[in-house]
Amino acid sequence: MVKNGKDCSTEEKILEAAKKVFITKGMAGARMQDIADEAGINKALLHYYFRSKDKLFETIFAQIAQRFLPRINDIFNSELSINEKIEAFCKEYIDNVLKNPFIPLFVINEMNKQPEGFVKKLFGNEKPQLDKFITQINNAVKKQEIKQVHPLQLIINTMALCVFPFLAKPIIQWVSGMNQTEFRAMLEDRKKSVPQFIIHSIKN
Amino acid sequence: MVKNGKDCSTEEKILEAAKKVFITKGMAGARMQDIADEAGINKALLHYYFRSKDKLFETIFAQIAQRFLPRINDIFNSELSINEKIEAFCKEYIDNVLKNPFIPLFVINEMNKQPEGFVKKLFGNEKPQLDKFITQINNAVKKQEIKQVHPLQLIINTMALCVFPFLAKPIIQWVSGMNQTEFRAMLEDRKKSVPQFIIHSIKN
DNA sequence: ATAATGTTTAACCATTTGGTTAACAAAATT
DNA sequence: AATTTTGTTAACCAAATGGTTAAACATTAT
Repeated sequence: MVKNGKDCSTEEKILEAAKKVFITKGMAGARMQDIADEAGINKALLHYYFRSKDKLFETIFAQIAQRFLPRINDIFNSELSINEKIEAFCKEYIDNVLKNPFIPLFVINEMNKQPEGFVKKLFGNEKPQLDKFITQINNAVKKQEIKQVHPLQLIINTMALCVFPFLAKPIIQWVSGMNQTEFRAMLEDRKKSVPQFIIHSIKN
Repeated sequence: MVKNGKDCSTEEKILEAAKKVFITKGMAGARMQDIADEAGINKALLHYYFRSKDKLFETIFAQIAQRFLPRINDIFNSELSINEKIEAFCKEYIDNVLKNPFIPLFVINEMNKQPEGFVKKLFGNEKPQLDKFITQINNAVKKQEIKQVHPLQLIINTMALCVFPFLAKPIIQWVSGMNQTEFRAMLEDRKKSVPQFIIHSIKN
């Protein structure tokens, strides 16, 4: 069968549709029929390409995990300075999530529903390598280059500041009255303002 | 009927059970049977006390909203200084959520599923009153008491730092290897460390 | 005692939902 | 051109699920 150019293969259409529906309604709330409709195909085709709802879900999830995590790991393992790492992380993270804004909610959700299974699936049984970054921070603290700060707390804070706007988008938009474009602009801005915020708070 | 002391009325048992199940499985994933089992009663009793799944959900949600929001509003409308407000907010917020750790996920979730309806239900059609706090910040910026900072961004950052650990608990625990007690201690600590973090980052 | 009211249960029902089947269409292979 | 393989669909099925009903049980009022 000749693939029709761009949004070609049924498989891709399904994956795109499934992503959309899964994030909108959650894994449990998503209906195979919804996904089929969204993809503009018959429901049985879903089962032809991906045997079950769970398989479909897993496929999408695997894609996400493999796309996101290595680049983050690379940054923390690089030879950059603390400040540079924070800047690189925020840029990389926000950039990536801007392309797939549904991921944070998706991950947080499944994470909380299947704590053991999902976390292991996400990280493939080996934890993210933060050792280098952690010792880097501890050293900087000793040398009094930065304030006394627990490395893990710094990492949590950095993550928090990057992810939260994506999770809380509806509230933020409603409270602030931002439209889509303005909201996106704000996120763009945060690629720079968040690292600044963090760096200010730890610098001596 | 004489209520049997503490975990008495069936109604309360249902509400407790429903909270637990709703947060664990999400609104869509929660099964009435699960809730009934968790409460140790018959499924039909759920419908006797709360007519439908939606009603039950709404009841729980209303409880939460009414308990949380006013106190936050009070803080931002008070005569405290910026730093004091940030400190008060973080303490109040983390304290409250420590009592009901499931709320953030719950809110974020429903928020994203029913953007219009839920946000309005949560805030009862009137946005939180941030005006006073915002002008307070703008004034401080003018007087160069604090760094140039967009008030909304500051609020978002504060929220982010308070909520995120609750949302990401499973990952954090897994990555850091903290047990329940240690995790709770960390949250206790953040009641003080988060305000410090924020205040450091904005002070001139 | 008994009626009336409130609480709880088992059995049941209609609908929804993930998944299957068999038939049909379109490519690819021979 | 014939046939095998791949892609697609409509109709169907069994299980799960939210919700109902009628009857049993308990509690209080008469």
